[in-house]
Amino acid sequence: MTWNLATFNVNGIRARLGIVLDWLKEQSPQVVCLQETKAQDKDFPKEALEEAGYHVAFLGQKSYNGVAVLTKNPPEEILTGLDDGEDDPEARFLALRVDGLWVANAYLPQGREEGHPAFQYKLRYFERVLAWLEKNHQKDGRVILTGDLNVAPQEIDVYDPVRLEGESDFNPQVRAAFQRFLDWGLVDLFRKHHPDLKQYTFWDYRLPKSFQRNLGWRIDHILATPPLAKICRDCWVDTKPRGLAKPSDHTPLLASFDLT
DNA sequence: ATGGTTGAATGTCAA
Repeated sequence: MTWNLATFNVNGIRARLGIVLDWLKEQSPQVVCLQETKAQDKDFPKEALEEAGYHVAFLGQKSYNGVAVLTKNPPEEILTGLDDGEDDPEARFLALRVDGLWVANAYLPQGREEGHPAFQYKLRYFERVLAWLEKNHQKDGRVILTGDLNVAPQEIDVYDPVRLEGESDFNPQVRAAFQRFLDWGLVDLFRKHHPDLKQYTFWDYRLPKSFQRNLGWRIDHILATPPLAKICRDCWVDTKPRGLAKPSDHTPLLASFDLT
Protein backbone atom coordinates (compact mmCIF):
# COMPACT_ATOMS: atom_id res chain seq x y z
CA MET A 1 0.00 0.00 0.00
CA THR A 2 1.03 3.60 -0.44
CA TRP A 3 1.69 5.10 2.95
CA ASN A 4 2.19 8.84 3.31
CA LEU A 5 3.81 10.79 6.11
CA ALA A 6 3.85 14.56 6.52
CA THR A 7 5.55 17.08 8.76
CA PHE A 8 4.20 20.59 9.31
CA ASN A 9 5.34 23.32 11.70
CA VAL A 10 1.96 24.99 12.22
CA ASN A 11 3.10 27.90 14.43
CA GLY A 12 0.08 27.61 16.73
CA ILE A 13 -2.36 24.74 16.24
CA ARG A 14 -5.32 26.84 17.39
CA ALA A 15 -4.50 29.71 15.03
CA ARG A 16 -3.97 27.19 12.21
CA LEU A 17 -6.80 24.72 12.89
CA GLY A 18 -8.83 25.68 9.81
CA ILE A 19 -5.85 25.39 7.48
CA VAL A 20 -4.80 22.08 9.06
CA LEU A 21 -8.28 20.51 8.88
CA ASP A 22 -8.74 21.54 5.22
CA TRP A 23 -5.29 20.20 4.41
CA LEU A 24 -5.90 16.87 6.16
CA LYS A 25 -9.09 16.40 4.17
CA GLU A 26 -7.23 17.12 0.94
CA GLN A 27 -4.03 15.13 1.57
CA SER A 28 -5.08 12.54 4.15
CA PRO A 29 -1.58 11.25 5.08
CA GLN A 30 -1.35 8.15 7.27
CA VAL A 31 0.84 10.03 9.76
CA VAL A 32 1.15 13.78 10.34
CA CYS A 33 3.79 15.28 12.61
CA LEU A 34 3.11 18.79 13.89
CA GLN A 35 5.49 21.21 15.61
CA GLU A 36 5.07 24.51 17.42
CA THR A 37 1.54 23.67 18.50
CA LYS A 38 1.88 26.35 21.22
CA ALA A 39 -0.90 24.96 23.36
CA GLN A 40 -1.09 23.40 26.78
CA ASP A 41 -2.54 19.89 26.70
CA LYS A 42 -5.83 21.10 28.18
CA ASP A 43 -6.20 23.55 25.27
CA PHE A 44 -5.15 21.19 22.45
CA PRO A 45 -7.95 20.78 19.83
CA LYS A 46 -7.99 16.99 20.15
CA GLU A 47 -11.64 16.44 19.28
CA ALA A 48 -11.55 18.41 16.03
CA LEU A 49 -8.57 16.36 14.83
CA GLU A 50 -10.19 13.10 15.92
CA GLU A 51 -13.29 14.03 13.96
CA ALA A 52 -10.99 14.43 10.95
CA GLY A 53 -10.17 10.72 11.30
CA TYR A 54 -6.98 10.66 13.35
CA HIS A 55 -5.68 9.31 16.60
CA VAL A 56 -3.96 12.21 18.32
CA ALA A 57 -0.83 12.10 20.49
CA PHE A 58 0.45 15.41 21.81
CA LEU A 59 2.89 17.00 24.21
CA GLY A 60 2.37 20.67 24.95
CA GLN A 61 3.42 23.50 27.19
CA LYS A 62 2.31 27.08 27.73
CA SER A 63 3.00 29.54 24.86
CA TYR A 64 5.98 27.85 23.26
CA ASN A 65 7.06 24.70 21.43
CA GLY A 66 4.70 21.71 21.55
CA VAL A 67 4.58 18.65 19.27
CA ALA A 68 1.82 16.30 18.13
CA VAL A 69 1.50 13.24 15.92
CA LEU A 70 -1.73 12.33 14.13
CA THR A 71 -2.13 8.73 12.98
CA LYS A 72 -4.89 7.03 10.99
CA ASN A 73 -4.23 3.81 12.87
CA PRO A 74 -3.91 3.66 16.65
CA PRO A 75 -0.31 3.95 17.88
CA GLU A 76 1.05 0.87 19.62
CA GLU A 77 3.41 2.81 21.88
CA ILE A 78 3.92 6.53 22.60
CA LEU A 79 6.96 8.27 24.09
CA THR A 80 6.39 11.86 25.19
CA GLY A 81 9.83 13.40 25.55
CA LEU A 82 13.31 11.96 25.25
CA ASP A 83 13.20 10.55 28.79
CA ASP A 84 17.00 10.61 28.93
CA GLY A 85 17.30 11.85 32.48
CA GLU A 86 18.01 15.47 31.55
CA ASP A 87 15.92 18.10 33.28
CA ASP A 88 14.12 19.74 30.36
CA PRO A 89 10.68 21.38 30.49
CA GLU A 90 10.49 22.07 26.74
CA ALA A 91 7.97 20.06 24.71
CA ARG A 92 10.02 19.16 21.64
CA PHE A 93 9.99 15.40 21.10
CA LEU A 94 7.27 12.79 20.66
CA ALA A 95 7.89 9.35 19.19
CA LEU A 96 5.42 6.60 18.52
CA ARG A 97 5.19 3.16 16.98
CA VAL A 98 2.53 2.73 14.33
CA ASP A 99 2.03 0.65 11.17
CA GLY A 100 5.16 -1.38 11.95
CA LEU A 101 7.58 1.51 12.24
CA TRP A 102 8.83 4.13 14.66
CA VAL A 103 8.16 7.79 13.93
CA ALA A 104 10.08 10.37 15.97
CA ASN A 105 8.73 13.91 15.71
CA ALA A 106 11.17 16.60 16.79
CA TYR A 107 11.07 20.36 17.09
CA LEU A 108 14.75 21.06 17.53
CA PRO A 109 15.70 24.37 19.18
CA GLN A 110 16.19 27.43 17.00
CA GLY A 111 19.24 28.35 19.07
CA ARG A 112 19.31 32.17 18.82
CA GLU A 113 22.92 33.04 17.97
CA GLU A 114 26.31 31.49 18.65
CA GLY A 115 27.33 32.48 22.15
CA HIS A 116 23.78 32.55 23.49
CA PRO A 117 22.97 29.76 25.97
CA ALA A 118 20.19 28.67 23.60
CA PHE A 119 22.84 27.77 21.03
CA GLN A 120 24.53 25.28 23.34
CA TYR A 121 21.09 23.91 24.24
CA LYS A 122 20.46 23.40 20.52
CA LEU A 123 23.71 21.49 19.98
CA ARG A 124 23.00 19.42 23.09
CA TYR A 125 19.51 18.64 21.81
CA PHE A 126 20.94 17.24 18.56
CA GLU A 127 23.24 15.01 20.64
CA ARG A 128 20.34 13.84 22.76
CA VAL A 129 18.24 12.87 19.74
CA LEU A 130 21.22 11.01 18.25
CA ALA A 131 21.73 9.23 21.57
CA TRP A 132 18.06 8.23 21.53
CA LEU A 133 18.50 6.71 18.08
CA GLU A 134 21.69 4.91 19.08
CA LYS A 135 20.17 3.53 22.26
CA ASN A 136 16.79 2.44 20.95
CA HIS A 137 17.14 1.74 17.22
CA GLN A 138 19.21 0.14 14.51
CA LYS A 139 19.89 1.46 11.05
CA ASP A 140 18.45 -1.72 9.49
CA GLY A 141 15.15 -1.12 11.30
CA ARG A 142 12.21 0.98 10.16
CA VAL A 143 12.68 4.39 11.79
CA ILE A 144 11.79 7.91 10.70
CA LEU A 145 13.12 11.09 12.30
CA THR A 146 11.15 14.08 11.10
CA GLY A 147 10.11 17.57 12.06
CA ASP A 148 11.37 21.12 12.17
CA LEU A 149 15.03 20.34 12.76
CA ASN A 150 16.04 24.02 12.52
CA VAL A 151 18.98 23.27 10.23
CA ALA A 152 19.53 23.91 6.54
CA PRO A 153 22.06 21.20 5.70
CA GLN A 154 23.68 22.62 2.57
CA GLU A 155 24.18 25.88 0.69
CA ILE A 156 21.37 24.91 -1.68
CA ASP A 157 19.02 24.88 1.31
CA VAL A 158 19.08 28.63 2.05
CA TYR A 159 18.24 31.64 -0.10
CA ASP A 160 21.58 33.38 0.44
CA PRO A 161 24.32 31.09 1.76
CA VAL A 162 26.92 33.86 1.88
CA ARG A 163 24.83 36.28 3.86
CA LEU A 164 23.31 33.60 6.10
CA GLU A 165 26.56 31.78 6.92
CA GLY A 166 26.76 31.33 10.69
CA GLU A 167 23.07 31.95 11.40
CA SER A 168 21.86 29.42 13.93
CA ASP A 169 20.01 27.37 11.27
CA PHE A 170 22.98 27.55 8.87
CA ASN A 171 25.86 27.21 11.25
CA PRO A 172 28.81 24.85 10.73
CA GLN A 173 28.43 23.23 14.14
CA VAL A 174 24.70 22.70 13.66
CA ARG A 175 25.18 21.38 10.13
CA ALA A 176 27.81 18.98 11.51
CA ALA A 177 25.29 17.83 14.13
CA PHE A 178 22.75 17.17 11.36
CA GLN A 179 25.42 15.27 9.42
CA ARG A 180 25.82 12.94 12.39
CA PHE A 181 22.20 11.83 11.88
CA LEU A 182 23.17 10.89 8.31
CA ASP A 183 26.42 9.28 9.49
CA TRP A 184 24.39 7.10 11.84
CA GLY A 185 22.49 5.83 8.81
CA LEU A 186 19.50 8.10 8.23
CA VAL A 187 18.74 9.27 4.70
CA ASP A 188 17.50 12.78 3.85
CA LEU A 189 14.55 11.72 1.70
CA PHE A 190 13.91 15.07 0.04
CA ARG A 191 17.53 15.46 -1.02
CA LYS A 192 17.74 11.81 -2.13
CA HIS A 193 14.86 12.28 -4.55
CA HIS A 194 15.74 15.83 -5.63
CA PRO A 195 19.55 16.19 -5.54
CA ASP A 196 19.64 19.64 -7.16
CA LEU A 197 16.27 21.16 -6.32
CA LYS A 198 16.15 24.48 -4.48
CA GLN A 199 12.98 24.02 -2.47
CA TYR A 200 12.33 25.59 0.89
CA THR A 201 9.92 24.71 3.70
CA PHE A 202 10.08 27.96 5.72
CA TRP A 203 9.82 31.62 4.77
CA ASP A 204 10.26 34.16 7.59
CA TYR A 205 7.31 36.48 8.30
CA ARG A 206 9.76 39.25 9.17
CA LEU A 207 11.30 39.43 5.73
CA PRO A 208 8.92 41.46 3.51
CA LYS A 209 7.18 39.21 0.96
CA SER A 210 9.64 36.41 1.68
CA PHE A 211 7.32 33.74 0.25
CA GLN A 212 6.50 35.68 -2.90
CA ARG A 213 10.22 36.38 -3.41
CA ASN A 214 11.10 32.79 -2.40
CA LEU A 215 13.56 33.88 0.27
CA GLY A 216 13.37 30.72 2.33
CA TRP A 217 15.08 27.89 4.11
CA ARG A 218 14.81 24.07 3.93
CA ILE A 219 14.78 23.31 7.64
CA ASP A 220 11.94 20.76 7.88
CA HIS A 221 13.05 17.24 7.10
CA ILE A 222 12.04 13.61 6.80
CA LEU A 223 14.98 11.32 7.58
CA ALA A 224 14.59 7.56 7.31
CA THR A 225 16.64 4.42 7.82
CA PRO A 226 17.89 2.69 4.63
CA PRO A 227 15.14 0.02 4.50
CA LEU A 228 12.53 2.80 4.47
CA ALA A 229 14.53 5.02 2.10
CA LYS A 230 14.59 2.08 -0.29
CA ILE A 231 10.78 1.89 -0.43
CA CYS A 232 10.27 5.67 -0.45
CA ARG A 233 8.67 6.68 -3.74
CA ASP A 234 9.00 10.44 -3.41
CA CYS A 235 9.41 13.30 -0.96
CA TRP A 236 8.00 16.72 -1.78
CA VAL A 237 6.95 20.08 -0.40
CA ASP A 238 3.35 21.29 -0.61
CA THR A 239 3.70 25.06 -0.88
CA LYS A 240 -0.03 25.77 -1.09
CA PRO A 241 -0.69 26.23 2.65
CA ARG A 242 2.03 28.91 2.84
CA GLY A 243 0.13 30.96 0.26
CA LEU A 244 -3.19 30.98 2.12
CA ALA A 245 -4.48 33.80 4.32
CA LYS A 246 -3.03 33.78 7.85
CA PRO A 247 -0.52 31.02 7.04
CA SER A 248 2.11 29.39 9.18
CA ASP A 249 5.62 30.54 8.30
CA HIS A 250 6.33 26.89 7.36
CA THR A 251 4.63 24.63 4.83
CA PRO A 252 4.18 20.82 4.83
CA LEU A 253 6.76 18.30 3.65
CA LEU A 254 5.51 14.85 2.65
CA ALA A 255 6.93 11.45 1.74
CA SER A 256 5.25 8.39 0.24
CA PHE A 257 6.32 4.79 0.82
CA ASP A 258 5.40 1.42 -0.67
CA LEU A 259 4.77 -0.17 2.67
CA THR A 260 4.25 -3.92 2.95
C1' DA B 1 21.64 48.58 8.44
C1' DT B 2 20.91 44.66 12.67
C1' DG B 3 15.12 46.27 10.57
C1' DG B 4 10.61 43.11 9.90
C1' DT B 5 5.65 39.88 11.59
C1' DT B 6 3.25 36.45 14.20
C1' DG B 7 1.12 33.55 18.16
C1' DA B 8 0.20 33.10 22.80
C1' DA B 9 -0.99 35.59 26.42
C1' DT B 10 -1.93 39.96 28.19
C1' DG B 11 4.41 41.09 30.09
C1' DT B 12 6.80 40.29 26.58
C1' DC B 13 9.09 36.54 24.56
C1' DA B 14 10.64 33.39 21.02
C1' DA B 15 10.99 32.59 16.37
